[in-house]
Amino acid sequence: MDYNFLEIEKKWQQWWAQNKTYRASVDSDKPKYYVLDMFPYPSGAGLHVGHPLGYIASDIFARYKRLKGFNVLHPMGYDAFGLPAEQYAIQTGQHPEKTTHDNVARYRQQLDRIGFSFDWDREFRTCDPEYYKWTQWAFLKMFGSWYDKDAEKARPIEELAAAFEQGGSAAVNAACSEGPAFTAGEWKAFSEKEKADALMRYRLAYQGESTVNWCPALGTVLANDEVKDGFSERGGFPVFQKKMTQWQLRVSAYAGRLLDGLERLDWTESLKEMQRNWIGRSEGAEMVFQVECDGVQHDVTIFTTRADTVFGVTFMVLAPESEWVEKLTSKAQKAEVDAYLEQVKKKTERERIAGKAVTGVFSGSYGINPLTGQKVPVWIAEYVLAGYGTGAIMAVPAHDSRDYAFAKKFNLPIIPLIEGADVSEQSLDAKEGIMCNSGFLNGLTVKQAIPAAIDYVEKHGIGRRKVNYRIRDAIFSRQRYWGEPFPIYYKDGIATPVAFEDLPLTLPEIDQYKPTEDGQPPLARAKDWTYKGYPLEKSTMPGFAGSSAYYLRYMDPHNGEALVSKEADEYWRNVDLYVGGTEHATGHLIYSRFWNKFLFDLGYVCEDEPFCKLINQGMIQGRSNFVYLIPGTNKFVSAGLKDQYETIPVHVDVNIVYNDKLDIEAFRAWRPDYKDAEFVLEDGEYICGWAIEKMSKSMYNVVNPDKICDTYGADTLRLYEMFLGPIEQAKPWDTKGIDGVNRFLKKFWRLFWDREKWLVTDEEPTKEELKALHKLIGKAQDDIEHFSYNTTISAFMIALNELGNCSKRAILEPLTVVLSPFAPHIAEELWHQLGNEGSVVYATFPEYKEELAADNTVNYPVSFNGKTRFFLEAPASAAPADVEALVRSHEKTPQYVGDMNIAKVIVVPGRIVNVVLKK
RNA sequence: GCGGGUGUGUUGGAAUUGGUAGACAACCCAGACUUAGGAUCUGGUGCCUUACGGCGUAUGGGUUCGAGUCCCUUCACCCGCACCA
Repeated sequence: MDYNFLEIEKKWQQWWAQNKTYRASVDSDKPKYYVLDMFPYPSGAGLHVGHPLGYIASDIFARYKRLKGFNVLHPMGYDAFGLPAEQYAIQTGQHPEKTTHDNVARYRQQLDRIGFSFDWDREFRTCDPEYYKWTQWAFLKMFGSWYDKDAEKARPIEELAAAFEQGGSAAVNAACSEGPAFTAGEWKAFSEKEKADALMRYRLAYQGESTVNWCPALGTVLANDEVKDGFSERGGFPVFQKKMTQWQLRVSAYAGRLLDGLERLDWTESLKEMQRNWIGRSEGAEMVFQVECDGVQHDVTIFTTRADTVFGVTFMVLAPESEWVEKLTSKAQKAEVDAYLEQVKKKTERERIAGKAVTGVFSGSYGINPLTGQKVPVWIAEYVLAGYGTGAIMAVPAHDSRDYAFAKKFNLPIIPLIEGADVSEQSLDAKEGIMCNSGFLNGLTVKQAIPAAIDYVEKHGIGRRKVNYRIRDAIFSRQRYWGEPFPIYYKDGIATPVAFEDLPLTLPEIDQYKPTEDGQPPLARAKDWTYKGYPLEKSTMPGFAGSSAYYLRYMDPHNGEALVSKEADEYWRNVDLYVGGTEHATGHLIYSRFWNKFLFDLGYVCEDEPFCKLINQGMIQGRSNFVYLIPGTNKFVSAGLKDQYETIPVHVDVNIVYNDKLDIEAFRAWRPDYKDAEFVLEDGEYICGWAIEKMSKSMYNVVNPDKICDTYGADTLRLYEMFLGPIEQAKPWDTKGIDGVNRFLKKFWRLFWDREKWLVTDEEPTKEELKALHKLIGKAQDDIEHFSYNTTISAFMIALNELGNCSKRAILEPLTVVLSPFAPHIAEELWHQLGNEGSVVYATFPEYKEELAADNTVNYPVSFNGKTRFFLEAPASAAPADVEALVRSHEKTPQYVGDMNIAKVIVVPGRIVNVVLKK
């Protein structure tokens, strides 16, 4: 019987499904291990070979952990709400649910062919009402909570209302939006609406006005991580800054904890660094500048990390979107300022970033430097951001390059504050040097001056120490149809939660999926989008809502009473190994951590961090092939000869190219206009050119895993994807080389079968055979723990070479078990052929015996002053002194060297001998 | 500009963490078996040299008995962030 992978793979996939081989249950006898993949968004294009890379890696680990005696949770599902299905729906009128359903079916079919050990009983989609009920529930919990900065945790909003009753807004130290302070008396006198408005500023899920990314082409707002270089990540449409009232999540309240939590996580340094940058902690000070505008005094607070440079302030700058702009624009300047604001408003985010042009306008008002009493002009300029700090800065052109550029452009004075600083050409931004022109700070180094200045400012009541974070609250509403509806209705204008018993609040049917003519979200088209007679919220939640707590739901996916039961949560706790791409570094991975920490604060989950270890699989790029067309003809030149002709490269489908050789017949059949193509061949063959590009349809370089499964089998695909190189590295897909791993499987098969004959014997293995086996077990165990699967596979090939055609059960049985995580189908077949009843999944990983793997002799390279002269065979057990004696007496140790000329002999046991000669 | 990373044969990549560089594969070459081969098996394959031998891990230097690995210089490429005050 030959290795018939098609038959074997089909057979065992069915068997696994029928027997529910991979079902996980709460089983407290065994230690748990939770392996999770970032679940896919099922796009219409289906899977290409790049997608399963991470799934294969995690599947190998899950299978390995099972063999090691762990109770493994390894689920899969779909992130099913999202823009592409909605865009498709707008174009075709097809319900996104239908598209999603079809795409999921296709994905499932493709995934099933690869032989993953997912527990499919736990599958769900984020668009299932039974699932999004818990997304809505979590939102309501956030709506009903505030963040206590003293206790550093979220608490129920009722406690806050009680505190206001007692002592007004001063009674708590809470994370909140800007707004007026109030006393207990004022609170009590508030109307219902005023109370609601006040509380809204404290809620963790709140409605508030802020500058948002508005994407007119998509008709929706976007979160910061959904905008790349001023364009929407999905679709690539321009994005504008706009002030709007939106639902938001107070992620910023958790900034400190999100940052500190990183220390305890086993993630790559680069990913942690990305999150650190995104959270963007900076220590500095807030300072109050008095500003006079048309005779009226205002206190304007600014944030700075360079309190030491306050003596060099020569002007102040407001962000165009800052609330101060209106109050600080003088009557005389109003026309000019308005013109400027209008001009800024028209620019896209992209233009603001790209256009490095220095722009600004004088507001007409003047501020007073609180330390020097000097009067400085207040400007408005787009280089200051409304969303960071206070939206107002003190400008120190001598020591900040942006302020410097601005001062140069508008002819503002520049005062150097550091001894010897030459600021005639550029500013000196570095935090080093000795202070001058700075009153009481003179003579201090910059590093001393910063705290000294802050101390001074605090003592004189001009300002205070302040830690600022760059991370903003997440904009949580989207003006779209295909997302979770907000369980919020408006009772007399007050946002009120839908009762828990009425969740899930399901999406209404509508006839068209685009926004209404007057710019309302699609849900405005629903016939009766009300609750208890009051209007419901019309926007829906963003994509990340559904993916923020899905890993918790897998622990207990069918629970109708809770997101996850206490029992399941306390058993599975959190994800031990999470595998996915880096593209989620500042999106999903931040939101999930935030969401989890929030649920942790409220006592719904027992771990404060969701993902212990995280591996980022590298992207698989495409390897495109080209043919070279002579323009104006139908003649193609082989790559080696193309320089002799005028040619243009044309992408050719990689599926009709083998090892860069074009299948000419297939090419002629590929497209009608190539039917009569002619070729200039080299050595009778047409050789294609190639390039590494993104894997995409338009480049004809998409390799479908189904095709690989058809021609080589799923086991070969799995093995090959892992053999390609380290998991975390980006690498091009190149089918060349897949024969190597395929040959390996065939060879492995032939150890058991010779055409019709079963070869396995019960003979005792020899020492050499045991050595080869145990070397492999040791190496495999080590490498798998470190996710170095490519070297594990190499070790397998070596073992096979060393074993020759050994067909002894005592060797083949453990070998099969070790292979099973990588190539589960062939392993399962052979495991049963060896006479085992249950699945190989329930086998135990063979015990590594070092003594069996060890060599009993060692071949020492002997070097003289670092140059290897000969090899010395010595017993492995020999002490360094014995080895040294052997070297000194060895016939190949040159006569002239002798004992007199040897300075010392260095013996590294089992490694090397170096004889150091006297100079 | 700031931060992180990488540089090894024709190619993908190994190297027990400072100890025989190029494992294991792909490609290519030769041979065997074959009607045939995108099947199987055997051998060869870093570079220079007929050989002896020499040279080789982006570059130049350093530490060491010994460096792909550690330190410094330069160069190249990749990724992330970027008016964050």
